[in-house]
Amino acid sequence: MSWSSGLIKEILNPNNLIISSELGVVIADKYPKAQHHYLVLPLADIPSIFQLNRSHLPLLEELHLLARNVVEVKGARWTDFQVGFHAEPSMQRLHLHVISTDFVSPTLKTKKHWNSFNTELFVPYEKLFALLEKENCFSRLPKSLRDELLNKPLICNQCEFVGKNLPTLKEHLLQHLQDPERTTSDKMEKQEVDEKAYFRDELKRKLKDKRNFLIETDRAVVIKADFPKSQYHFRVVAKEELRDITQLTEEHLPLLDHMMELANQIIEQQDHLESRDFRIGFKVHTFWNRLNLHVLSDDFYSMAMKRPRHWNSFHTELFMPFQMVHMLLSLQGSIESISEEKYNELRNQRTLTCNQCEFSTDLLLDLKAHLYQHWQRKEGEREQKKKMENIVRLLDEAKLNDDDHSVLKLDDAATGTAQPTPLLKAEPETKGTPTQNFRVQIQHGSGNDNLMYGPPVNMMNQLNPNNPFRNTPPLNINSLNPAPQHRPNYRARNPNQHRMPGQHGPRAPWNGPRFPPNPNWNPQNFPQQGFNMFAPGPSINQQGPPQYPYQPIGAGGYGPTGPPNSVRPKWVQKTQQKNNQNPNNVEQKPNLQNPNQQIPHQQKPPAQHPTQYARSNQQNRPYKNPQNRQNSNQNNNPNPQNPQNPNKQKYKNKKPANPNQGAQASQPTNNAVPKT
DNA sequence: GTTCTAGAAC
DNA sequence: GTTCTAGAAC
Repeated sequence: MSWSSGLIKEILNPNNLIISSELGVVIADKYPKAQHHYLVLPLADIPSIFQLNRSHLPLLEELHLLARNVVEVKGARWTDFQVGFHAEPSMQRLHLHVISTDFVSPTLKTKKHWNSFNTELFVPYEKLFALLEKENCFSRLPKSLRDELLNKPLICNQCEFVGKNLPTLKEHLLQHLQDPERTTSDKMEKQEVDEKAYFRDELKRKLKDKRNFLIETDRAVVIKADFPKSQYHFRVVAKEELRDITQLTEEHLPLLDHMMELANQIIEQQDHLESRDFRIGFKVHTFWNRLNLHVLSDDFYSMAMKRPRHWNSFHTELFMPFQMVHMLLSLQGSIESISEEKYNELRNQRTLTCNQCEFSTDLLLDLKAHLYQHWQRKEGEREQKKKMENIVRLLDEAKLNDDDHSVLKLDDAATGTAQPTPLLKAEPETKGTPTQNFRVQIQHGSGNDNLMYGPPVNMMNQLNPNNPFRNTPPLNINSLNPAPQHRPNYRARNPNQHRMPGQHGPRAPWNGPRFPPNPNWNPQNFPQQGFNMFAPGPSINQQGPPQYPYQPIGAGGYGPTGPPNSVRPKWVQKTQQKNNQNPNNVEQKPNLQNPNQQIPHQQKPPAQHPTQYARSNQQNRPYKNPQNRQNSNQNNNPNPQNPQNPNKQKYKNKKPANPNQGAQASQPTNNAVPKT
């Protein structure tokens, strides 16, 4: 039967190999049954699954590693794949299927195709591994069972749906692929709800840790917003058990007054912006289970502004200014909640209008670039103003004290080297505070200096997670900066890593293998080194898409120098800063308080060519001993000895020109395998 | 493994 | 009439 040796012919052609190692190769399935479908084959001549025994376990690990690598090379998510063998293979040469679970493909044509992947006719890798370990062989299924499995109804692999025939099932599978959110299984939805419920109480938890407090009184505290939507973004959080403004009554008016007082306090504690530059108000429909008053600067220039709904939550009726809340409570004694329908309409509103001019757009990224220009202009104006004030002050001093030194100081003022004003002024005691327990936490030398001199919310530091543009390099902005298809810094996501529901895309582990560069990748698609995000962009009213600000990482390490003489928050890096402020710590473990934060990539030399993957070196071989393998099965981490380094690979420098040589290289393993 | 096609199912 | 499946041929 010549057709059944088709795979052996396939792997003899080096052009067919996606990746290879000394022991195995990966090719694409010629008739893929899903969007991704690859076959991992040993170079050793093992006809099928029925010839395997315990001695093959290391080989199987190698094949599994290749499976992981090919998923990574293809830029897909490991969790979207099923990996295993057919219990009833029809092609010669053992082959491990690596197939994405969408099963959307024109070459999926028969019931047999479906059931051979979605019944016990499919033997997952782990199952076979355990079986071989226990029984030292894998036996052919009885014909009756085989026929029964082949004739099973067409049950969807993602929900309860049963197709009346294959075309019906295929149509259904396509819907899953096109609209994964709508068809998310109940289980996933439930999980998501549960996780949200936990985060809803985050503000309550914050109230238990005084280190979070910028200001504390007996009735409320001021904290920084975890996901600041502006350069400065604080929350005044009530200590009382109140969920939101709909629970307020007239009796709470004194509390509101008090919260407003704290809002003013925190605004006064910075002298970068005027108090008129701040917005103070409540979210009408808030996520958090605790009444909190937003105090935020009106630039809305922030990395955390990631979704249109973030914008809309501050720029529609969903945001109620403090005065309005106060007035409604005074007049009618309560505030009605907003209907779910209205809430969804407002939060998903697509037209985003700038809060500072007439500009409007459907695209949040355009708005962000636009806001950046407002911010840049205002920063310039503030700087000019400060400089002028400085000059006037020095002139006054010069009049009083007519000596040469004053002239020198004048020069300093003009070049911006004069002493910077501390950002947050210490206010040891606030005059006339109504509440007895009121105290201001931020004091010189109180151990909170990092809060005082550190920028309150955002800083223009590429390494800082709060930098508005730090994790929005132009990779996703096709219209402005076409991205290379394969991102050279990409690393496969560790399936065990914590991931928020609904968060898309892979989250790379720190030092796993990267996939090698795409030969078609053109480095010119990336912004040039030295691109200055502070260079003056086109004017706001100018036609055409705005230039997206971008600062390459590594140029100077601490971000842009800013417009000449700008007075923006200077960040004094402290070793004791919290994780979400310390770039050296964030990469060690995911920051649960800020799960969306991205972590800077570390550069590592990539492999040279997709086909040049090699098996991992012995030190880092997964499942090196049975104990490790057992642990690893529990947490699905192939390298339990080194959890930071789950998939470390040694890339081969050159691959055999002829795969047969590779087969010979693997001879020892081959010899170790008694053929049956 | 796929392709082809007769005949069942609709 | 068309669509779909299952078995034979490769």
